Amino acid sequence: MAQLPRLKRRREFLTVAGSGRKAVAPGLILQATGPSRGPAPDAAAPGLRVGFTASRKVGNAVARNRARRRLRAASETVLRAHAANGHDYVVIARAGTLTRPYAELLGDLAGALKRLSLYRP
RNA sequence: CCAGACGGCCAGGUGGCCGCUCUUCGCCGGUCCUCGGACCGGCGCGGGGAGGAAAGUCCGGGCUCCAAGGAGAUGCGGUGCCGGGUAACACCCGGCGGGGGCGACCCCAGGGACAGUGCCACAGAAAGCAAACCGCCGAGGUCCCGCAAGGGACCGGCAAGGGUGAAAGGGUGCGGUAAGAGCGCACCGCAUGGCCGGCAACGGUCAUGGCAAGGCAAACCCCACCGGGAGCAAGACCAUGUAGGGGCGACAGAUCGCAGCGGAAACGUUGCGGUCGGGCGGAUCUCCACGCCGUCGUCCGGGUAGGUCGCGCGAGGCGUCCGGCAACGGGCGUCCCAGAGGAAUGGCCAUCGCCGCCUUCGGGCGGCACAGAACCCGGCUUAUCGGCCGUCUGGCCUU
Repeated sequence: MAQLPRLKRRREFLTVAGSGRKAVAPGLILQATGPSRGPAPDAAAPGLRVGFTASRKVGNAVARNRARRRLRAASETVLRAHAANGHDYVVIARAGTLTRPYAELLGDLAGALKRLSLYRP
């Protein structure tokens, strides 16, 4: 099974951030596009897409890379299984992303989905 | 054994589950097709996949474009003991000189101050030409006192001692002197000349001089040598889109030939062609060579950042032999060893190792540096837990 499709353009990240749906957890921040966003831009592939952000607040380049990799690994398991289709997601790293135990990081992501009412059991 | 100096190396190990990226080969599907294949996508087996600094972007190159090549001058920037290494360097190696350490060793922006200009703050009497604040002297001259010995004042002599300073016109010692002074002498330093050693920087030695010549060139400067600019968002191709622009201003010369027209002719005018010019093009100028052509200046308008290549066989790694004190060079053998593009090189678990804390001595908890390739090499600089190996120095103990 191929990797989840990724957001790649700065414009796409800004669209997700501008839709205003956000959930904060100790290990991460989750943003998602709204449900009433009209028809999907690519109707042939209406699945979910995901992007990752690690700002300089997380640390130097090594720390940012490691945070992004942990979030990517967590998203592959949680979002693939439980995230609602037809939305774009952006996962933002925080200072706690590096020190949070991995099991709790998975829980943070699942809890954030539930709070945005995008959890798919 | 302790303390230390120098050089080299490693950068936590192993196993399991799940992934990413590039790729040899095989299979499947699609497109093109000169039916041999090429390209695209998917799957499978196998292989590769961050660093010693990948960092800072401080030097030196390769490569690419700028049409861009030569000579000279000017300007700007850089380098600066000598010899060697190298593609090259501001790097490296070996020397020299100076300084530090008992020593192994370490450090040094190390050309020129009689080519010129300039500066030397504060303090101090005086800062580059000599000068005399506190002082020292009373030999010489004049005067005074005294019978005399002698004493005193002034003219004056001195720069040893004190004091200021980063620096005060060699240092130490002896002689000398009224006190002093290279005034004389010895040693050291310095300068000049000769000889010897060395490729050289430089060193040694002898003679002479008798101290004059201060420092700053990371002040301008002088001398020698080196250097065109911009950078992989370089640049090339494909696709798509837009445009092969528009406005305003200035200038479009001279001469010759031919032809047409006007003219009696001189000549005027139009066209074509030639020559000389003109303008633009490197940091500037001159000359040569070359390219472009209505030129120059200014303002306005419009569009794009998708894909492929560049993009890794290289001043390459490892081993070995030879030359060299060494940096390094040469021969032979062997290996192919990251190539992303919101950006792969990982996520999680277990266990071992090391460190710290706690402990009921079973163990438990936490941590494991600095740090992430982006066109590629050679250096420099900076950051860095811990450990290993080798050579050497100074001590202590034992024999």
